[in-house]
Amino acid sequence: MKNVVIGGAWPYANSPLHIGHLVALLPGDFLARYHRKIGDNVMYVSGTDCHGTPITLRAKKENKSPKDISDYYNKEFSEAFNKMNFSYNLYTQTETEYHKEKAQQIFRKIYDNGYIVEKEEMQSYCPKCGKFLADRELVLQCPNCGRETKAEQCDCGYVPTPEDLKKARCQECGTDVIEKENKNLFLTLEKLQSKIEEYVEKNKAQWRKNAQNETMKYLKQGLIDRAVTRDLEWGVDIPVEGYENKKMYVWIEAVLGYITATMKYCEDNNLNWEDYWKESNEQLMYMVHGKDNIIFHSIILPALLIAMDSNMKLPDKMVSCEYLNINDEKMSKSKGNGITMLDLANNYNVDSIRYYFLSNGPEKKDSNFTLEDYRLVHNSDMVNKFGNFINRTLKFKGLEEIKVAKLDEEIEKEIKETYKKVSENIEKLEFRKAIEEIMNLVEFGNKYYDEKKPWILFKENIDEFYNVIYNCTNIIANLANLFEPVVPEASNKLKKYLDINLDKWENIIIEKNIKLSEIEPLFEKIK
RNA sequence: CGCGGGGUGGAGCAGUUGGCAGCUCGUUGGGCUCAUAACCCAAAGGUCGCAAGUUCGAGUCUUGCCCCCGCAACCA
Repeated sequence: MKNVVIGGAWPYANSPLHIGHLVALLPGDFLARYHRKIGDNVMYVSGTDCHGTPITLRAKKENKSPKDISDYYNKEFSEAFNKMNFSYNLYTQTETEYHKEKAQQIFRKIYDNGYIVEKEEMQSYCPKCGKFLADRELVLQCPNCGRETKAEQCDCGYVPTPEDLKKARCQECGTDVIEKENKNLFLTLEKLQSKIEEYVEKNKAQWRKNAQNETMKYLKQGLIDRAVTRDLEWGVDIPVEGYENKKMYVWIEAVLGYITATMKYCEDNNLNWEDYWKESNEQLMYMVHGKDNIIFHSIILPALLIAMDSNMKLPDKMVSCEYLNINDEKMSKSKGNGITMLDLANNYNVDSIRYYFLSNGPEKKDSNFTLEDYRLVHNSDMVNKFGNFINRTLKFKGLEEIKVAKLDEEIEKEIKETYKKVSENIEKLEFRKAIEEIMNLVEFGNKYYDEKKPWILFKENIDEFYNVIYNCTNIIANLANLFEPVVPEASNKLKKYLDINLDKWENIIIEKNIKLSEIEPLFEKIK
């Protein structure tokens, strides 16, 4: 039995959750359910990332408070995750007193340890607004295409240089910015580089390939100290004298959220958070996110944990996914082609959505989503194969009771093999293959059924008929168990129909007769 | 010469250490009638982006080229 931490990336409270978030985060729930089933103590945490520049800018624009905006999205995110059956131990947010206080304590500890230091730098300053500006608060004329552009990257693809930014204007008031000396606190990544390298070398073999590549790229270039304070009014206060009017860089407090959320959950449930976050033997830690989040989990978070100098546990596995396109296009707000998680959950079958994204997720390269593709997978895999195997067994015309008979050795072997193969693939973070193995058992069941021809046995050899139905029912019971991390609602229905427990990762054998009544189809076909 | 990922039958993808090119969907033909016309069997369909090289043998290794897509640190 291990203590397993699963950190789902914290979605940013600036726009609704869409299928890109879903496909990146779903593996976390899959892992959480799997690890609970094999008997581990799971700490699956996440929350809404509430702070940062985009939210303040937006609040100003809409004449609301930043808190109004983050509250709105936090509520929506919670609802979306609930509907998709995410089984977080705790889904919280960064805008809580608890998180802010704990994050400050950790920040202060790192400061006291000498890994957060003060530096002065020239930075863009708006004389009219009287404040320092982040790059995304600047506008300028693109030297490449001549159009007005944001300072981060122009629509033409050009990335403005620091030189270009000297000619920028304040986005808010249009005043030309000036360069002014600014004091900030920096995380000393340069000083931490060798320890981070050591950590990465030790663990990267169990990371997704993209996480390895992305991380090695930064390490090879050499890490650069990163500013961890921002000139903002919205965020977590800096617990250092002289920084009263600055806030914490969001990425710092957001990744610390994994720890603060664990602390909170443990405090409320009489557990000890240190069992999960202090280095000891029987532990495992996953970080689950999209590829744009990689370095924050593979470099920044480990850097903070190392800098705490308190024997902190570092993440073992990086489950970083590639991107999901929609109809062969990149998801983008301007194209308006995004599909939100809530839309999907409200209009389609949540189980088959989960199945679709887990079995077709962009694990190794970008993949494409179309509703038509989803429809085909739903109808073929969930309705025709899985659902139909259940119906043709449990809703056999004239069948009223499943009678305990003898389990074929061949069947038992196939079931046990499936458990083993699924586990092996999950360990390798090959979720698509793991699910394919379960689907193979469904196909095995359908073939067995066809070979045995119970519809003939029903008329000619009733004992053998009951035997075949019993064997098929055992396959179904185990499919319910194997599939629970993927399609929890369908599994729960089967659990009730067959009166079985699904709390262990092992071959379930039906040991008592089952009276059948009111068996409903698990999935409806999508026209 | 910034860094990285990818280009495999109509579609979506697998192909680990080089050894007869696989899977699902779709298509075509057959079987079955328990089941939501679902299920089972069989067949057709690919010069593995292009070109050259290494090798007895290359989807897999090397080189060059052509396309698509990410990243480029203070955007979360």
